[in-house]
Amino acid sequence: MPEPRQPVGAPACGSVTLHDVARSSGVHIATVSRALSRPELVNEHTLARVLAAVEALDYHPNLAARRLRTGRTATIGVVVPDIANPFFGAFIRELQDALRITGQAVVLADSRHDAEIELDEVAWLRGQVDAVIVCGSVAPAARLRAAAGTQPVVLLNRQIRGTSSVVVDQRAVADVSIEHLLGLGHRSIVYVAGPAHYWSSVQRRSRIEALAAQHHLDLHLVDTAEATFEAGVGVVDQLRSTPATAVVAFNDLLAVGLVHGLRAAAVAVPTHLSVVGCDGIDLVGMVDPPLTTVAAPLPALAAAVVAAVVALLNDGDQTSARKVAPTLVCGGTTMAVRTKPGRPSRHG
Amino acid sequence: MPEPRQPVGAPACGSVTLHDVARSSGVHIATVSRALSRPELVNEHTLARVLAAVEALDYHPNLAARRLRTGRTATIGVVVPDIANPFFGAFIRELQDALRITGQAVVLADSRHDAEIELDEVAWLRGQVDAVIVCGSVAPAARLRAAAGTQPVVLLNRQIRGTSSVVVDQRAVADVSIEHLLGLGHRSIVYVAGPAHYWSSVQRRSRIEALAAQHHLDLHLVDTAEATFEAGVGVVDQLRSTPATAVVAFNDLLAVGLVHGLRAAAVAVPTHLSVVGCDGIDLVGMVDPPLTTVAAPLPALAAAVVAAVVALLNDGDQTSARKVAPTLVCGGTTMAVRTKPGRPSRHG
DNA sequence: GCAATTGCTGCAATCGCTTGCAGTCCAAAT
DNA sequence: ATTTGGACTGCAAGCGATTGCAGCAATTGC
Repeated sequence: MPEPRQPVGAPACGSVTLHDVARSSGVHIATVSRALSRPELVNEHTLARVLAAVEALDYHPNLAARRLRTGRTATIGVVVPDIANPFFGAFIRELQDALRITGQAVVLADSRHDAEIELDEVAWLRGQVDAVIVCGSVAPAARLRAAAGTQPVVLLNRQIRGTSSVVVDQRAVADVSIEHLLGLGHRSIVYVAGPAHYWSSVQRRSRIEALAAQHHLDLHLVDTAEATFEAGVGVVDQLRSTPATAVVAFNDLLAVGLVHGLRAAAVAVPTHLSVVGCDGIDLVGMVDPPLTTVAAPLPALAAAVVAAVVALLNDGDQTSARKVAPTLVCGGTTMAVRTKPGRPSRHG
Repeated sequence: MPEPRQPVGAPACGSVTLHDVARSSGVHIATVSRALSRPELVNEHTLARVLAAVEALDYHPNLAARRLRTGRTATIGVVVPDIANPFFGAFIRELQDALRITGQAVVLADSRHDAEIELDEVAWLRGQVDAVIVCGSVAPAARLRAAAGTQPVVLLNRQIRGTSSVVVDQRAVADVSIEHLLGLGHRSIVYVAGPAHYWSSVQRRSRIEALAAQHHLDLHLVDTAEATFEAGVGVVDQLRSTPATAVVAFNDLLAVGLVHGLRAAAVAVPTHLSVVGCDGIDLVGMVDPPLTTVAAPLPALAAAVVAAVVALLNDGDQTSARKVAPTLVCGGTTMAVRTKPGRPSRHG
């Protein structure tokens, strides 16, 4: 029989373990474990003693050990395309609040809008977290579906058949923004799209096209390579080459960039051109005039994501596709069309 | 001798383990382990076989097991006061890049500017991460020091004796902003401070006071309860009750709020009042006029934080206090004083 | 030719926790 | 009085990886 050697490679961590609590309260470690996880199984008196010892020793369970034993990690991974975009910051804050009830921590990864990095991050997170939430995914559907096949994945603002997802209803976003502009008399409209691989931009665009056809609008499309302020500034010239009296931008960052660029080009907003953004980030209230936007209800979004994660983990529900409805936030960048449609002031 | 029972409570995870790789490549698991962590210890030929098997089986080590055995977690915790503040978003992005070389993941916690939550998060992170980075801490120094005594902690933008920290040099921030304004002829200045428990605000304030004394400036102080856009809007009236021709705000969010509120009050910026912010968030370029600000060099900040973490973990260096120098970013919210000092236009 | 060294690999003991099973003890049922 | 059952508690087998030590060749030194 091999005799016990001195402990090898023991971690320096001098933390208190179940053994310490057990010794201190005179019971077996199994009892301590049960006292903490399923108190109804242990005698009231024992329970009290154990809890007292836990308190006295300031015991905190070693999550790594628990994780190894149970396979549950009590953390979820969040992959965002750009954590510097305030939309995702605000979302993550909301998400953490919503996650507080499930007691899960968040590990964060930033894909920088890159499909490869995104997939790498997702793969890396595999086994490290109970589930991963992929926000604004830009990866190919097939590969994403494959990833979702080997680990729990919830998509935010992207839908793929057979994969759990939560989206802001893009059809509603289109409806709300276009109806708002129609109500103001606009008949010639530009949609400044986000990058072509953004699901939400594509969805919105097709709905806007349908609405344009239905209402016989004069619709123009402008593409951008990135949904950023700079990109917004950059497409102002293209915008001015159209006769449109109103613009719907893919997101607020783009919209604010547009307004900025238009001002530089001496095009008055909203007098000569109305602008509608999307997302509802704090920024919309900080610019002048405040941006009219179609806001995503962050708390509802976060709650839906948590619900999707719970459904996925408990019921294995891989196919839930939740939608949340957006709201119009009227700022100061839209107004009733002034000149007759199609002839906005256009001199620099 | 107890006979083996069927595995109990085995996690559903059907992932491939060292055993699988070992079996597949005909060596002992210890050899596989070494092949992956210290390849120089295993025979070249064996190594190749093992690596091939790793590749073929798509083996990924179970981090929880490694963590349990070694005590190292390969993750660091980051506690921020508000992830929705774009400064922290941008910082975290930079930090993750800098952390890529050390291969550490980030778990994120948001304290919502609350000292108790902050300390809770730090305590919770204890043992879960190799180190925790506490950004813009608002907790009492004593309790923070106590926390840093039982786990590796690096402070960002807060200094406490005997605790590792990285700060934007607040003395330099004060110098840069005041010198800029002095150069423009301003002699009557307001400092719109952040909350009184913000280390950086207090530091900056005392340096500004010193400079004011030295240059015989007319210095006014305005306090805020939160360093937000709304708070900035809220103190506009106090600001207007001073004869100042320039304002230094604790951060960009406040500054942008000020500019916004001033516009509403028909005070022209910078014509009647110059405004300087601090942080250098993207927002400064999105407002009109772009905000003049003292920017923190994010990459340098992140690099310094990583260096501090490495020093802390490797050398146990608890006392490093790193400073990074800020830079002035000239926007359009400052200009040479127009009227004689002390008499800005003040009618609403 | 034999001992010492070197180079690899295998053995087995942990890390701290969960949990199925088996025992123990006492009250209630037959 | 014996059985049955219920309420607790203890036992011990792992979860998957790391690593000090030992074993075993092959090589080197004398």
